[in-house]
Amino acid sequence: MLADYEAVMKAAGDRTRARILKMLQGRELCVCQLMAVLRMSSSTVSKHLSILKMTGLVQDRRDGRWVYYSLVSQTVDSTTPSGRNPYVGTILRCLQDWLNDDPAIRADQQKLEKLLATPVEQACGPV
Amino acid sequence: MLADYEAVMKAAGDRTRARILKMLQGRELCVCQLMAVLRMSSSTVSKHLSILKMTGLVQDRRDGRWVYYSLVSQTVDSTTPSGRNPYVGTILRCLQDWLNDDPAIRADQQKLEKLLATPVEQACGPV
DNA sequence: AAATCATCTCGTCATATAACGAGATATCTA
DNA sequence: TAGATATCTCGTTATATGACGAGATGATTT
Repeated sequence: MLADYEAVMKAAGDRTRARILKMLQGRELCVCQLMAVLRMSSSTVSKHLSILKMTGLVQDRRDGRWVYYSLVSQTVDSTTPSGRNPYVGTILRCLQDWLNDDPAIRADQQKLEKLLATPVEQACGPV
Repeated sequence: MLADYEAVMKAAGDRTRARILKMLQGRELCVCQLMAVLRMSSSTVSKHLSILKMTGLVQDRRDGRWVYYSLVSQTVDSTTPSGRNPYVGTILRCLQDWLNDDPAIRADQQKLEKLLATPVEQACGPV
């Protein structure tokens, strides 16, 4: 449906959300970790994540006080939930290859690696 | 680059521009033909086309008083012009498969076929 | 050259979107 | 239970976007 298509393209087409999707490749992250790298307020990051979630690009899971976000699982047969957005899989697969040598994305990855060197309990305060 | 990515996703992610891109599959069309199917003003259609062109998704060619738009040629080696947007090809290829059974897109195709039955000289007035 | 036609550009308006802070909610810790 | 922490929701503000009409531009026809 056009509406599904539009939703995915707009959700993934925003600069900040693209950065989030790239950071989520291969790992799950909590909101505070994303905040630290993006240097944006919790409300802003939360809003972006809710858009990505509503579109079906990411999923979340609560662990104590943290909510972890991850890319939606890419099952080969698209028979996952009943009404999965049919464009999600393709776009996520594209993003795997895309933007890997973009300077901003690279910078995010670097910050992220540093951040991931320490456990969440400590990491979620300073950079 | 993130900017190129964003540009393509936003250009292709708009409902009206998606309709245009789907109509351009396999044929070139002039602005007035698109106007007739979309039922939108010339200024609106022209603006959408200029966005698609700037992004590199479509190209134009003037023939007399008509300007014909077509999807940018999908050369396999992406060595076409120097600075081609690297995301254009993939998205256009995706769109080939996507939206084919969307009701709005189908309706556009039907209107278009009727329109194409008559030459441009006549067709560009009524529906 | 004047009239006509197709398209583009510009300014305007209404709506959508992104960012934020303040406050609500949920969970853990003391 | 009280306090601290992480996240979410809501309202506000600034900017971006889509649609339009009016007028400019470029080409054809008379």
